[in-house]
Amino acid sequence: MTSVEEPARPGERERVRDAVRTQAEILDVATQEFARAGYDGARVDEIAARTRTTKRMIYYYFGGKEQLFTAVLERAYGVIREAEQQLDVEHLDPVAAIRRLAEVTFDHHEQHPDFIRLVSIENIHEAQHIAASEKLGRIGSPALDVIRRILEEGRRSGLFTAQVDAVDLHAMISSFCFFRVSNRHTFGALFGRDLVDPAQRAHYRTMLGDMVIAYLTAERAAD
Amino acid sequence: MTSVEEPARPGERERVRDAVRTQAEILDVATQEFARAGYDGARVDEIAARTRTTKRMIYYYFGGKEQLFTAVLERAYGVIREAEQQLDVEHLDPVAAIRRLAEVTFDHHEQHPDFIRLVSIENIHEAQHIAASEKLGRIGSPALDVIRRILEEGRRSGLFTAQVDAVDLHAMISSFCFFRVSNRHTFGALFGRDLVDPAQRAHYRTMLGDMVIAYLTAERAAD
DNA sequence: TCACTAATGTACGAACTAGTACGTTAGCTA
DNA sequence: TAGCTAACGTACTAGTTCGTACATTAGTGA
Repeated sequence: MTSVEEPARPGERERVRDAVRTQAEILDVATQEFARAGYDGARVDEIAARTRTTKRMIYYYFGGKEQLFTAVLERAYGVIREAEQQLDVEHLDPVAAIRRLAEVTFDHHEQHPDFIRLVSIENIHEAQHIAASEKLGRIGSPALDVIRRILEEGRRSGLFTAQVDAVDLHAMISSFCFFRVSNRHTFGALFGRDLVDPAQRAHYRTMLGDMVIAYLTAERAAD
Repeated sequence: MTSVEEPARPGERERVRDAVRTQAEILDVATQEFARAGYDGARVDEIAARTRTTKRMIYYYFGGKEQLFTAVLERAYGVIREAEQQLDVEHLDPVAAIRRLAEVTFDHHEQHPDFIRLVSIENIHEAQHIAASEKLGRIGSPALDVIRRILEEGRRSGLFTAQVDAVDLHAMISSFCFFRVSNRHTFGALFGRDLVDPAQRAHYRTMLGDMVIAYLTAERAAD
């Protein structure tokens, strides 16, 4: 997550009052605290205490706990969007492109466990904050357009047999990546296997790619 | 979830004091309340109010909010275990057996959204209640043994090419089933597609089966 | 039927928690 | 440099929430 450390914006000398920096600092700490404890478990006082400013400022800039959480989600999804816009796989052949896309998705989930937790938390609250956000409604995903084009190309060249839709394929890839991180604690406790064990990382990454490619290229019975 | 209605245990006339019934009623309501609001969002007073008994009894029988949540998880996992023990797929050929197992898993997730929510919530708390439970540590899953035997048979008969482990295959199947339910709200809000739309149920159920079978039967490059 | 205890209800308290009223000041601009 | 306002801090409150002290009774076994 983009964090605001001491030398906020180089060139400008550190001012005592800096609206942009204060807001960013609040968002940083709030992201951690909400991800750690959930919406109801998070404490506004605790967020304020871990900031260089006070609780007063949270209400001044964000209005309240609910809106703060919404702002946290907006920024978190913004980071994902940016990463997905860097996606550069369309110079590859369809099979390699999809595998690469799956791997990038896999890596991204692994690198952002806080984001995964925020999304889990938001689902417990039935996405009410996303619904309340102007920025996030039907935001979609840049990755989706990429998938759409690769699927198109793969079907035209006869490599892909499956009649999948881009959104469904995205769901399939995401579900594995997301579950591996989001459910690692219960899964580990019940089955004694750590899905995020670094030693198993390559194994699961390959497994995901194999699964998706096998699905897309399998000869299917007439349906 | 097993709910305790008026004619608790037939044959016995309804007593005013009934320890078994009171505890079961508390667990029923607590399951709903924790699943609805999360651990920190749930209110002990609210649980008590929706019961025929009082808050005093929750502390009398369970000790506290934490232990109540643990008891809720224990019972919820118990229900899953029972269902999995009914699993009867080993008379089928390996391909049909795995597909059937995937379908049963799919159906079970769909039918128990509260359980999915409880598991999501427990993951936010890093499975600390499962860790604290004597009943739940390394409980495993009856389905796992079934998967193990089917995989064995499938490999021996040459139908399955993939070198998967039963636990990993279980993770693969669960991830799709779980994500579809757990993340339906954010996914729906962002992509405008309801993963739990009844009209799409058969579609996703087939998709899961196709995916798993394609993975298990794909001709793999030497690895 | 009597006494004993598991089961239960009432009322309360201490600590917490989101949110705010009120006052102050840094830094920019005219 | 004077004045204005966005940015900020302190101290407080009203309402909530987990947990418990204390009193009571239904049902059971001797």
